[in-house]
Amino acid sequence: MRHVFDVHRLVFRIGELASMTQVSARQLRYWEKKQLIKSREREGEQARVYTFGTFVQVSMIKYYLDNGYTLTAAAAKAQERDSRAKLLRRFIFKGLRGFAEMDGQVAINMGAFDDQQTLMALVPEEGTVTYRLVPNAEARRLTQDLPD
DNA sequence: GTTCTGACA
DNA sequence: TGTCAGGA
Repeated sequence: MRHVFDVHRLVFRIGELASMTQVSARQLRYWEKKQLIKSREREGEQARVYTFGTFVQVSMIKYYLDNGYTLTAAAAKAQERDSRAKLLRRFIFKGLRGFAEMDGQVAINMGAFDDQQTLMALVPEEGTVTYRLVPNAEARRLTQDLPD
């Protein structure tokens, strides 16, 4: 059933994307010419192919457009939001992968604090979460990656 | 049937 | 941005 959740398999043609997002095919082509979005060409085809990521991007631009932003501003807003989402995703991903045990408690490796130290979050079964800075080498030693 | 580029009564 | 032409 994993294949059902593989977003890489979710690709669309311009007509599909247009009806999904309420953005006209004319607009999609125009936005692409203005470098606001991208489409990848299908081998041997001349028809555009859009990824799921582009669907999300177009949806965000459409949203800001409907809320009064100009096309350029809407695209900038969407890009900004996408950047923050990627940061958050990276943070969560690293957090989920970096479990460790410290003082008998579960700790989450929250990534490098600076050049030498790593921020660890100690999460007790109950009560307040506390934080501790440990040398990078120790953090690496304590942290065990979870299987994919 | 769908998509593509270019053009504008 | 819509829409139509003329091809693919």
